[in-house]
Amino acid sequence: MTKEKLTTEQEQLARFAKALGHPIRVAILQMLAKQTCCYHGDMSEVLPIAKSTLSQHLNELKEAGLIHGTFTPPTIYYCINNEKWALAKQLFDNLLAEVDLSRECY
Amino acid sequence: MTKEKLTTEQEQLARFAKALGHPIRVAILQMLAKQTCCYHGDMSEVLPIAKSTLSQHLNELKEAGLIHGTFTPPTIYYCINNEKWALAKQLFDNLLAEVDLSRECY
DNA sequence: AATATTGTTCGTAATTTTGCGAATAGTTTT
DNA sequence: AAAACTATTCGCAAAATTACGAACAATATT
Repeated sequence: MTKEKLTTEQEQLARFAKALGHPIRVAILQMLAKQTCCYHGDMSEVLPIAKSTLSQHLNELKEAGLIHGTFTPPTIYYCINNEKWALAKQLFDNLLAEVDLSRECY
Repeated sequence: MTKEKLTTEQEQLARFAKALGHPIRVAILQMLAKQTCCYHGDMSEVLPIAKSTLSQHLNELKEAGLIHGTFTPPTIYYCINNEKWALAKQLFDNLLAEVDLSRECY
C-alpha cells in the first residue's frame, strides 16, 4: 500500500495533453505549426467557433505554455513556444515509445 | 470567411490527448507500458486515489480505445491496445514534428 | 474628437470532469 | 449456502470546460 505521489513529469505531460485535448486547439496548433494564419482574426475566419470562444482556447494554450502572443498593432501575432514545444515532444515521445508493440497481450 | 469543418484526424488526436490529459491516467499508461501492475488492485495500491475513482479513469482510457481489460477471475488484466496506441503515436508524431524549431519567431 | 478595427473580458448557461464512500455484481472458496 | 474477494456502478457534490453574444478596452484612422 505505497501510495506514490505523481511526478512532475507526469503532471507536465498531462498538462500538455489536456491542452491538446480539444479538436479546435489541435487545429490552432496545426495552423501555427505551418506558420499560416497566425493572427486571431485569420483563425477566427477559418474555425467554426465564435471569436470569444477562440480567445478562450488561445488562452488555454497560452496557460499551458505552448504558445505566446505578440502584440503587433492592431493585431496579435500568435506563435508556438519553441522551448515548451520541444519539451512536449520529448515527453510524448518518451511515453509513446515506451510500449513494445510486438509484445504479446492477453 | 470559410468556416472549415474539423477533420476526423483532428478529432481523433484530440480524443487521445484528452485521455492523456490527467496525471493519473498518464501514470496508468506508464505502468501498462512497462507491463507491470496490470491489475486494478495493483494500481489501486500504488496510485493515490480511491478504487472507484481508478475505475473511472480506466474507463476513460477504455472509451478512448487506448486500453482494454480481460477478465481473468478474480481480477481484470488491463493491457494497452497496440493498434490504437500505434495510431496515437503516429498522430502525435505528425503534429509534434510539424514544427521547425529552428525557425524564427516574433 | 469621432469612428473603425481588433481582440479580450463579462455574464450566463449547459455539460463534463473529478472525487469519494456506499452499495452492488460476479467469482471463487470455505 | 455462506463468506471472501475483486472491481464496477450508484448517488452525490464541487469544480472545470465549453460556448455564445454583448459589452469593453486599446489602438489606428478619418
